[in-house]
Amino acid sequence: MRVSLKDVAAHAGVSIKTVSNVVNNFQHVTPAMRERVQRSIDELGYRPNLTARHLRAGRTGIIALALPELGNPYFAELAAAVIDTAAEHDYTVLLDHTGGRREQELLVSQGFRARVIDGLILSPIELETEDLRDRAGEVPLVLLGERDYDLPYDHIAIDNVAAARAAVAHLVALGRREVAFIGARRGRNEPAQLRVRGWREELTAAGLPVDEGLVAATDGWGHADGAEAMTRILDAGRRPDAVFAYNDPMAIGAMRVLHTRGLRVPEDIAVVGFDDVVEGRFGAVTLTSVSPDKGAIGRLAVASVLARLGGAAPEPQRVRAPYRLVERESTLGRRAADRSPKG
Amino acid sequence: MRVSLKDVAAHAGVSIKTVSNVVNNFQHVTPAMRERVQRSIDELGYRPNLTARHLRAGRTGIIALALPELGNPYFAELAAAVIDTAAEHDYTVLLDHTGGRREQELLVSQGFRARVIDGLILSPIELETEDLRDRAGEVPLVLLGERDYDLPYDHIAIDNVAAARAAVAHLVALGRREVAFIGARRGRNEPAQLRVRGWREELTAAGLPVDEGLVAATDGWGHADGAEAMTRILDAGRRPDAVFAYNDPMAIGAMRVLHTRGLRVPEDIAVVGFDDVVEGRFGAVTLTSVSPDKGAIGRLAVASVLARLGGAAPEPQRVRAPYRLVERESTLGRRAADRSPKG
DNA sequence: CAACGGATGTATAACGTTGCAAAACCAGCG
DNA sequence: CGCTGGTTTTGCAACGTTATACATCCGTTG
Repeated sequence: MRVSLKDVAAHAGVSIKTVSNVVNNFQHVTPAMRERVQRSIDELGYRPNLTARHLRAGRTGIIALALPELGNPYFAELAAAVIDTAAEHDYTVLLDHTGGRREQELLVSQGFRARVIDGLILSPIELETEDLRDRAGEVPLVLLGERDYDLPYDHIAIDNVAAARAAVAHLVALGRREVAFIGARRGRNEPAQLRVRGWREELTAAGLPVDEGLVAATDGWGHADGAEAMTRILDAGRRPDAVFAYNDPMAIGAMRVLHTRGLRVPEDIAVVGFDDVVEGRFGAVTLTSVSPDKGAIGRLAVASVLARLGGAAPEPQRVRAPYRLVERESTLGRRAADRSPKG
Repeated sequence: MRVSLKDVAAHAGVSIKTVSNVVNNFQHVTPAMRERVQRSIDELGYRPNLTARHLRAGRTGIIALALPELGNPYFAELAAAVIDTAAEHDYTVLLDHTGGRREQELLVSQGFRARVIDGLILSPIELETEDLRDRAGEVPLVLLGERDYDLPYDHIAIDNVAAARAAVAHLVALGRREVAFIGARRGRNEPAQLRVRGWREELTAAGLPVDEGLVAATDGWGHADGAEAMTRILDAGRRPDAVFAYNDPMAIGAMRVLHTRGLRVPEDIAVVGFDDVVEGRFGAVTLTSVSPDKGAIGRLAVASVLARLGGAAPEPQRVRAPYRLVERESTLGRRAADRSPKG
């Protein structure tokens, strides 16, 4: 059985509270007493019971981070940033994995899965506005990612429309005229459309036709989905001279297909991805990508949760995280301006 | 303030225990009473306080999974398997991130970081045997991965020596004679050497010289480390005809360097990785890799922790998880036998 | 030397839940 | 109508911790 304050107190011949005082480094404990109690603590191997402490104090020191895919290195890198930042504030992160399924996201947002937490950072895919409306009595929530909700929660994301426009503008500046978009979400009324919108807006601004036949919807966001979408476009007889993918894995999947079809990147088709995952820097053709500042997003998310932890309720805000466009071999050619937003 | 059993009891005009009985679906509650209490529960929006429940029950329903790198998709995929299996048993997984640093691993193994857990699954990198010897009063521990300890804990891993031998044997069967090893761990007395040992044993068995100059040590296990190691080998004037890398990211990093140096894979140099991450299937040259059954490992790990949860202490065991060698373009050539172990 | 007051240690009551044992209730039966 | 035996409901204690209020100690001071 585990050692409790009571055991230590009995062993040291003092009251429970005195042991507690030593454990918590309270003032008004004589050095002699402190040492005596500490000796018992060490001897018995006492360790505080967090559950009990939480019951008393009303907090656990755990915040949950719910992500759609751990397999996507973007989320893995983001998670690492969140975990490290939280650790600096003596918080532990409980990572949850929704698979981007609405049911799972719902469970998480309502606290049914991760049940012993002080706050929640959620990156939703499928969740609708009304799903989040009624979470009375729940812990503070911070939202991440492309989905846009009209709800009183902090939301941390880069400006997806602007970032997508920067990517397309870069392709246009290279002289590309037919830019495909890979990775529109299939089967949603209001899918994660900000990047498609950016694509559309920038093409329009450049005076180029917006060809919806060059938008390929997919079910998922992995390599295979990108490959499948690229295959579909090519098999439809289309030969765009550039591809903008929803994320890097999809871009890499698309490049694989282009390679097997004998199309050269960037000579025949330029490719831009999104997220700047490390994998994109080590292919045979390195990948140009929109690079959100994952460290900043992680730090902002943790700060945001912590800010409303003590019952404090600051005004909800949309935070725009920094990003930049990193140019690599997949769009090599005439130099285009690097579009960086203000930090 | 949150609604407690007491509030519901007062509202419904019954005792606290009766409300508890309704909440827990106990028998011996009349339908009328059940409905009346349920009405109060709904009206007040009562939700059980898990912390209190845990304090009472002595368990939290959380198991921790501590991994060295979330950014490596191998671990991400493994984590997904663990999370899903745990969820089936009504357990939540708290993911921890050690970065492969001894200090962090020590904290985790001694329960200082994730302190509200019922059990721990740990994939250690730096931890030594003696570090794990004294964890009296700690929660059940299951070890994963290549490190081998002589300790009374369950250990779940594939047979790393045999798997490495299979990889090297495959290269030898292709007629390769100079097989480099990339990713021996730098700066450790007894590093994760099982794969190096397999490499050594198989070369010896094949009657080939074991050239330690073809073993490249690295600090980490990422793309960049693989690239750096490959560069080092080439810059030393060596021209092996095959490379066996500690894991897939390193193999891919190495292939990038080979590509930039104008060396063709597999014609000039064949490459085999380890872990079979999805990324390896979508490069310009797809990657042959040792493919551990991540789903099985995850399931075995969870089962192992759960088995010793109730205080039960089954005999500690080494569990060999299944794996196979998946051949792809990076070793295309003369066909070699597929070495699969018994499942 | 009695009274005072700051420093130090202690007893008790929570936090919200559930297991246990006992109490209250309700037929049915002699 | 009281007793029996079963069902339903209740009261209390306990899980391990900390906040609060109180008790004790001891050196100073008038």
